[in-house]
Amino acid sequence: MRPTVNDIAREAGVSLATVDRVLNDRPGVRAKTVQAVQDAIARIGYVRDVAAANLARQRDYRLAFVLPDTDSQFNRTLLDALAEAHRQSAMARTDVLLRRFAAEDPHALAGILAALPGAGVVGVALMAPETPVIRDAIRNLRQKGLAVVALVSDLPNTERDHFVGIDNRAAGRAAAVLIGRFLRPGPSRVMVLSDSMLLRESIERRLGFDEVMQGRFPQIEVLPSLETHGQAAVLHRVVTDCLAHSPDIGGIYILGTGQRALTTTLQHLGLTGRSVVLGHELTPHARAALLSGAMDVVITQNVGHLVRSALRVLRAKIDRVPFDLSQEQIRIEIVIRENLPDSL
Amino acid sequence: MRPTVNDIAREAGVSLATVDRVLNDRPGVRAKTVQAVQDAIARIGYVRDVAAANLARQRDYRLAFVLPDTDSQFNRTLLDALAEAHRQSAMARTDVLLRRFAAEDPHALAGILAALPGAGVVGVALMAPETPVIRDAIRNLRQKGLAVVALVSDLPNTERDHFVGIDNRAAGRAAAVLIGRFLRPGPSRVMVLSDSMLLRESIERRLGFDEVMQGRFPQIEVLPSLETHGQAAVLHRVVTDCLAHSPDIGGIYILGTGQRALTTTLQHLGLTGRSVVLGHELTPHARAALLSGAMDVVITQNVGHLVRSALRVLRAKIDRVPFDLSQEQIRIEIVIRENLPDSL
DNA sequence: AGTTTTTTGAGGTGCGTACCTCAAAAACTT
DNA sequence: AAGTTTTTGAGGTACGCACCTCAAAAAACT
Repeated sequence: MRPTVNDIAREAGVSLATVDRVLNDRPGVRAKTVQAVQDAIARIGYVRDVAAANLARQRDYRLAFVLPDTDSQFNRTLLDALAEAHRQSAMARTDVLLRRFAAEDPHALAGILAALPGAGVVGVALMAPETPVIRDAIRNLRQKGLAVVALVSDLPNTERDHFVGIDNRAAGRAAAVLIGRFLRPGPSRVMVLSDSMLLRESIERRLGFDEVMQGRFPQIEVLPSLETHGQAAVLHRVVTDCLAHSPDIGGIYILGTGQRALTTTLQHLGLTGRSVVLGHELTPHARAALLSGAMDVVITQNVGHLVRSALRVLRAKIDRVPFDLSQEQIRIEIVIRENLPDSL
Repeated sequence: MRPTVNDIAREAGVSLATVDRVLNDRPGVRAKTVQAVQDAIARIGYVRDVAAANLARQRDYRLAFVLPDTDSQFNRTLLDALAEAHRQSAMARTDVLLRRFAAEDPHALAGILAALPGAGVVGVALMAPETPVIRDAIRNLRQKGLAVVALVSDLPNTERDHFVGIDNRAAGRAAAVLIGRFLRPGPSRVMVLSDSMLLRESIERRLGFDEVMQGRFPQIEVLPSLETHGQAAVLHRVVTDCLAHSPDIGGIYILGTGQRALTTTLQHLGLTGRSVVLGHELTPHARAALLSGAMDVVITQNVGHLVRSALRVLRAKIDRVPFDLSQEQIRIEIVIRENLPDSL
């Protein structure tokens, strides 16, 4: 039988009320008594029944996901996963709010964040670039007792509780190894496409990529990143240009969005399947591209895990319960046609 | 506010007792009344609060993991993951029993399974080869109302509720693509090592492997499987032999256990790093081998996910609650040095 | 010593559900 | 219509915990 609060009281020789005061940090207990209760807890191995506690507390975890309003495929799958998690969590007294902000407006974002405590939100998962304004906003949230996790894109210099996402530098290294080994031996060139080299993820992926390419595949020449600014037309132009000047491109590494634009451009040029193509994030289009052979490898993070991990971590932080770090580590998944999962 | 049982009663115009009878499949309710209650439930969108239900039920999910007593690394990490899940689930009123059976004795296994209902077990995760005796044992468990999931190794012709594990044929295909593309172009030969070609997993992996090798890499010759029977000495001998006869082995695919024996054998022969080496299951030794370059790729399933998925599915089956199939799909993970996770 | 302040105890209620009992009502029998 | 069976209702207790009140005890002050 699991020990209960009553067992603590008996073991510590105090009343239930005192145990309750200690357990819930209520004032009016002498330090000595607190210690006695905590000793008793340790002795009998009491673990709070979180389910019962939340039931009694009438607690509905009010959590918020704050995401940019970009209309990328990745964002869409993220929203899908969130909706799914939301449906599932109808059973777990969790209420998930979604807040979207204009991607280029850090002040609007700060406003949204500032409004969360007033809305009764006790935990926030945030996907946003790090700016001074955001740093302050996060500090404020933490001071008001909210749990804050960074999602997908880390906010390392803020007071966020946790980061839910992958090590993008390692992802870039993995990309380099795969392209390097898939290319036939001998000199060749690799094209790198990115939305903008200002984004933290792009920079980190590129760093990891170059690291391995220089160290392990010196015969491969990596061209400077071509920036697409998320626009299909720009991508089409720069890729066409680049291939015109250097037709011997053996590999294409697409750091960010634009997979669809890339594969259609290659198809236009009749070059599908000619180079090793590696991209990030397993979107529906990436799935199709893997199946058709238009792409060779996708490096991805499981969006469902991402969302569920964020939810678990937030709940754990709010309950002040430790969590299993190794379970919350998001894997860098390598996906080829052969290990493509059935869904998502 | 979430609707409760009381809301159902009001909405359906019946008493709480009747609602309770319907919700918990208790007898003594007219079909018409059952329908009225279910309509009310649908109308107000009631979802049972599983936490409160379990609290009231005083239910401790008594689950059993039934595993072979083999002392392989995979088994050991599985046990570790189980222990970890067990510690975590101290909070979730779940009691996990572990039963191990002599790997070669299906009757002992049947005995263990038969004893579970008497021990109050309501759910079983089973990792065992499929035999007629086991099929019967599983049918009996199901008839007694236990939930049964197959773990790692499927039992497709039994009445198990669910299979928690990967598609090994797809894993074999992925192995073939990786070895095929990592090898330099042109003819070469691949050695395949397996414990015994009688195990379902080995057969399926080999099937998938051959499928891709024949179709996509016809210039690569795949040698017949060398059986090691899980013994390091045997492996050492057959590998040494094989390499003596065909020194031009470009790739080695190790279907089952024996990674350590293989890498030490290769080291002995001074051939470390000469061929592309791919194995299954990310054991501590496989980690080390990836880091040192003694192995190139590992195809694995996340053992932590495996265990947690089995637990979630069992709980869902017992609660008669639907579960998110896509969440419970175990991924075929491709691991190279660069995306090696920090832990496990 | 008496007085004030702090600490503790005893007891209660409610969260949403399960499960029980007993009597009343309704639906079938013959 | 009277009896029998089935169905329903009203009410209670319990689960483990949070949170509340009020009085009693203990400790800290004059």
